Amino acid sequence: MICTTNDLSAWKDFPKGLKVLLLDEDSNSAAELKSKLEAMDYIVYTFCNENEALSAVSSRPESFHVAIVEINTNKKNGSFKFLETAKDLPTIMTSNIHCISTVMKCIALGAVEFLKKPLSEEKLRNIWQHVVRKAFNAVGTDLSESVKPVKESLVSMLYLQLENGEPKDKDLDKTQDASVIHENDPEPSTGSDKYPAPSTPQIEQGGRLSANGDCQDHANCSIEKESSEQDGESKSVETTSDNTIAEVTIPVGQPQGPRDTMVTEEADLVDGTKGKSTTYSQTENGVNSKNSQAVAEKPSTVSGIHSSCLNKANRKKSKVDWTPALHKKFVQAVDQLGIDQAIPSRILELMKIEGLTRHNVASHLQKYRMHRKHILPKEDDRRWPQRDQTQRSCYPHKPIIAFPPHYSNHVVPVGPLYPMWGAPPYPSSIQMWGSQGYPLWQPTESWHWKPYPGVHADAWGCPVMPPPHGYSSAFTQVSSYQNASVFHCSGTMDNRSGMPPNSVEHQPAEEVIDKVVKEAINKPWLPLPLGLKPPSTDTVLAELSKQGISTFPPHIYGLNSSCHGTT
DNA sequence: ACACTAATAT
DNA sequence: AATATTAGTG
Repeated sequence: MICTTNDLSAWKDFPKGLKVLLLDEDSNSAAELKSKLEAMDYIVYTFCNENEALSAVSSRPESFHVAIVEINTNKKNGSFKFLETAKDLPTIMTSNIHCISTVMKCIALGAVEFLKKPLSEEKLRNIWQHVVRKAFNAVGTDLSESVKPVKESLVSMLYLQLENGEPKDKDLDKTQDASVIHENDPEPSTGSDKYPAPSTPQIEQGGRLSANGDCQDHANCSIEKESSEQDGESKSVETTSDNTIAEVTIPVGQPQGPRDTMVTEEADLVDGTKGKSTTYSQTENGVNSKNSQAVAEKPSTVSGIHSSCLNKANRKKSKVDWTPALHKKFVQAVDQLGIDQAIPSRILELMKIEGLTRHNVASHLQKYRMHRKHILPKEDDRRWPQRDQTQRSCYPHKPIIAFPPHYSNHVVPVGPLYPMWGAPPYPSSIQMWGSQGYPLWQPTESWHWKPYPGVHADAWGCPVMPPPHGYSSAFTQVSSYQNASVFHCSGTMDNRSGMPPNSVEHQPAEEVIDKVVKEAINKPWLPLPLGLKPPSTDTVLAELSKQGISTFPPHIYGLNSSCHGTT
């Protein structure tokens, strides 16, 4: 039975009542399976040979939503026959045998999934998704536009009713739907029930994003390689921020993982207009990216459906989504290079994001600089010396106060910064600093670009002025230095900017700060320069940890009694 | 060829 | 609003 989205949206306790055709010639195994399925409130019709099953399907197709077919060495052909014949029915194969060629063949013949026995409840529980998928696919191809809202509402239902099916415009027409849905969908798609069976392994890969657990840190970003106007092939990549590249194509059937990927794509519509669809967005643990945040409180369970059902594949042009994680990478790259050397191409290299283009980076850099230029001087516009001329991009920025995106109270020593919070908003930043991830409490929408009201720092500028080697995160301590007479301490101070070396109340040149801070960080055993008070160890450790340094030389701990041993 | 900025387009 | 793109400049 071809389930339509209408059916689904009207389906009360979906997926309860899902009608499952079970074809298994081994009555024991069939019975066992049946009871498991029934435990989930599925309705099971058991058959022990394909002919019976097929005749049932043809005579009363409405009686089955999905089929589970056991395939074994003896009766492969029967199973294949079923597959070939019952193309309208999403069919899941299951078997003890697991040789790739058999799996392949099943998939090629239109099976929606191949599950290895034994079939756990977990494996069985979600078989309904194939029904849903099929319904969606059908929407794209052969249903009228009026279906759109239905689809929406269905989606919303699936999303844990978070989003109410406000009909999103009709301009997303079938063409788009269709194209969005197929492409590298491993499943046979196409509403009209013809399963264009994937015949090659390549085809089978790819639609699912996934992998999980591994990403302890950043989000990934799918990016498309820019290409000439409308056709150039584009490449979609998914990368982890740990400088590792994860392939986008992942074997079928894996569950979604806590990644964070987003791509915005545009699809050409029939009428020539363009429609935009935000592709997928997964969250990394707890860190919500826009979409997922909008989707549900429980992104972990829902986002998968969300993303994979709605839109995958079909890429054309895409925008880079500068997720916090990606941005962080960017910032770190800028850091590492030093502000002076931070030019698009180098940043690009450092970021190691496959598919990211220099243009992307340049664009982002432009924005980044603008941001700094505009935000920073605001609160502290004292004559910021144009730094040395070798570099034209000497945008005025306040080098020293660079806030990590967490607005840690540690970092903000100045003035009445939290008008709305009498006290620092967050108890201790250690925990979140400890993990590379972004804290849950972070207002994801805004952290990125906008500082909290009252906070005069630049959210953008996570670590901004890193020492060329060593860690980039001097900022934590720096802020406490900023009013101190730091500069004279650095023998190598850069005076080209015209900054009086001893000017106590003025900000030092960036290099100076760098040096001093680096010095302080790298040689904690040395006395701090005059006027410096030691940063709290907490801050230091937290920051180091944030930077991925989890082991510290013992002496660090001795530095400051306030160490809580957070590592 | 690249980087930068500003303006503009999507 | 965030990015991309483009144009002009160095």
